[in-house]
Amino acid sequence: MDQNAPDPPSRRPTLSQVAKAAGVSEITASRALRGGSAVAKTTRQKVERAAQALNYVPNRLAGTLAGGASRQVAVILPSLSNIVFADVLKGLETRLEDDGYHPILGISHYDATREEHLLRDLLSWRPAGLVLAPTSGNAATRALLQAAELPVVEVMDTDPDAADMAVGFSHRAAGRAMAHYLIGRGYRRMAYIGHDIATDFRALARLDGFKDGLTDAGHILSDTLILDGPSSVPLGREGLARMLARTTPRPEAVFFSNDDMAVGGVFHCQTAGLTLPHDIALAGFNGLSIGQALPTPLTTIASNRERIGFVAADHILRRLKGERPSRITQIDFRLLPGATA
Amino acid sequence: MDQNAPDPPSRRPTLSQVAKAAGVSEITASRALRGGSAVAKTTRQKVERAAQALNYVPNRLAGTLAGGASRQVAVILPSLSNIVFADVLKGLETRLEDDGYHPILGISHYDATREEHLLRDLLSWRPAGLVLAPTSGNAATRALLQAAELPVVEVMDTDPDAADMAVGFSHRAAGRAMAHYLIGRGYRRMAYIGHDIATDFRALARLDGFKDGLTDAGHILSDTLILDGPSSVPLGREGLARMLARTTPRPEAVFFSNDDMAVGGVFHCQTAGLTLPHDIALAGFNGLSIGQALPTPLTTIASNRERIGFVAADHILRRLKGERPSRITQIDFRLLPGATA
DNA sequence: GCAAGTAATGACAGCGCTGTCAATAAGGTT
DNA sequence: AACCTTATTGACAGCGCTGTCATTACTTGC
Repeated sequence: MDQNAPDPPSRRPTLSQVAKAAGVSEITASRALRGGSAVAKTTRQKVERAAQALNYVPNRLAGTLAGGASRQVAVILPSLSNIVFADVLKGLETRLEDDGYHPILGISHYDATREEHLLRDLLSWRPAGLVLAPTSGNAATRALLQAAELPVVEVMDTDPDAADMAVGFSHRAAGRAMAHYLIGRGYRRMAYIGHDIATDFRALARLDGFKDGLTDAGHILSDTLILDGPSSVPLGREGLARMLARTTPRPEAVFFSNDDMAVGGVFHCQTAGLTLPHDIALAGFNGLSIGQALPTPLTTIASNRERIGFVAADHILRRLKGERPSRITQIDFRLLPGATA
Repeated sequence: MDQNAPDPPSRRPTLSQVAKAAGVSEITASRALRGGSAVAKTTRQKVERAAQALNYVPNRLAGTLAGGASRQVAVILPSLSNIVFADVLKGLETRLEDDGYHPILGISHYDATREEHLLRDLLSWRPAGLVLAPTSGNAATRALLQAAELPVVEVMDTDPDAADMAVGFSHRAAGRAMAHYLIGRGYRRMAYIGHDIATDFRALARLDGFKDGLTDAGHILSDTLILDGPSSVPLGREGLARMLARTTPRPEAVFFSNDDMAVGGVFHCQTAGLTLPHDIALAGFNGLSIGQALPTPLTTIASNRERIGFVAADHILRRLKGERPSRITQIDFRLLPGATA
């Protein structure tokens, strides 16, 4: 260590320095800068001026440790490659920011082990709440959540076994709704094309619901193709190409695991000279703007991701104010009849 | 529990409790659980068992306050509606997580005031570093950055005036590259269609570069249409429709502010029966997979967003280890000649 | 003028953890 | 046996802030 370093390398000004500069005690400075409680107007101004002059930035680590509430909310999402979770995050951030809260982010990559690790890690920051789109029914994660003693919202689904609160919709019901719609349109020989389903259990729930819906009407899924890797437009395009190449007669309608995949399917049809929905009908899931801007707007189900995030954040915040928002909150999906099915 | 115990309602176990349970001092427990320094193997195991039994979760607020480094990195992005920034965030998170760091997120919505406010707010958490995609040359923000005394990376651009480090590419050069490419392909009467440019100054820089490129070759931009609101596929579609409706003869080539907008343009052409690139040529920016999966792959410029985020995080981390990564880091863009121009 | 009440301010302790330095135990050397 | 290392552990202080309760200043009523 350098002996004669007189200047502690310009540490950040502390509240105590602000107080000294303003000629008041530390605690008075604290009250002047924070809460509205019992500080004379002139005192407050003195303190504020001092803080400004020193370019004081409060240290919330200390503040939170000393007793305040954290104002950080842990957020764990499975992915950011898909705009879907970015939308959720956007909704979350928007609501949190209103109240001066911030998300601390973790991405689980659809991996339960990673999710659990993230959870521990994020919890160590003592966040005021936790929002997560669970990756699976991981028991260890569940236990941690139960023990965590903080408001928790599980988003994107409405699992009745949610540890605390849930905001989303039933993917099973969504899949079923699409089946009913397509049946109502007269399609019979129906197929499904999906992405790596082992990890995305919500997509799997939609598939199950879709099958249920077909079964309700006495039909069955004529073909299923699951491709490796995360969903994407190219993957959907490849999927439809492969399915049509291997199966005769071709299915009358294809339900894709989501809009990205379905748009890929539409592109394949454009390339292959297939007319939608005459030659083949396609449907997606999510209601992304890209699908709606197609020359033939995509038949799909609109999920209100941003709202899910917003409401989830709102639930956390309300819980922190002592209110008791409902345990399970449905954010309705809506079938968008397009021109592709 | 004992009746008149001072036991507060099940507080989280602290290190001190773990230490007591393990029969060692607090500091020894700390060392056993954290760093590798000088703890006997048996002691470590005792402590680990005690921690496990109590379900101990460390409190990093206390740890950081007491002297550790924060392991949180503040991240400020202008938007999450566009996949572009979600990609950057993904790259950031991926690299940070490797070292046990987490992003605290703020979204500026392209608003300089909000950006400054966020900056103060996030700084109050005493993050170990800061990554931001600046919204403008806000002076107050700049001053805060200069004074912040922590590693700062400005991403998405290579501003030579960056407060500390910058990781990205020159949007001006990208725009110019596209101009040169289109000129080389023989197009002369060229137009530009963009989204709300007042806020997105990087898109503006691309436009400027595009103009420069035209000027280099003795040409000028024949038409410019700027639409209100954030970029999107529908907006691009609307933009091209409006431009073609109002201008005769139609431009030979149109450069869009980004791929979302350009894909909208492609969709308009499909609807209007215009053949690409024979009737009109279109080009975008970003190299999104959606554009590449089109029946006519979009001519565009690939920007490596995820890598930008990754490298930015890496720079922060390396700085924290005492290394000195280069001030300005170019992440090359690459022109993707598609079938639309 | 004095008791009683309210407003404003401060002293003190402590949140949970880690850095520093000292103390002790264990092992090796001559 | 006296001395020196090295390995392991602990005591203490304090990071920057806020909750609690005590103190002081200032009004007001009679």
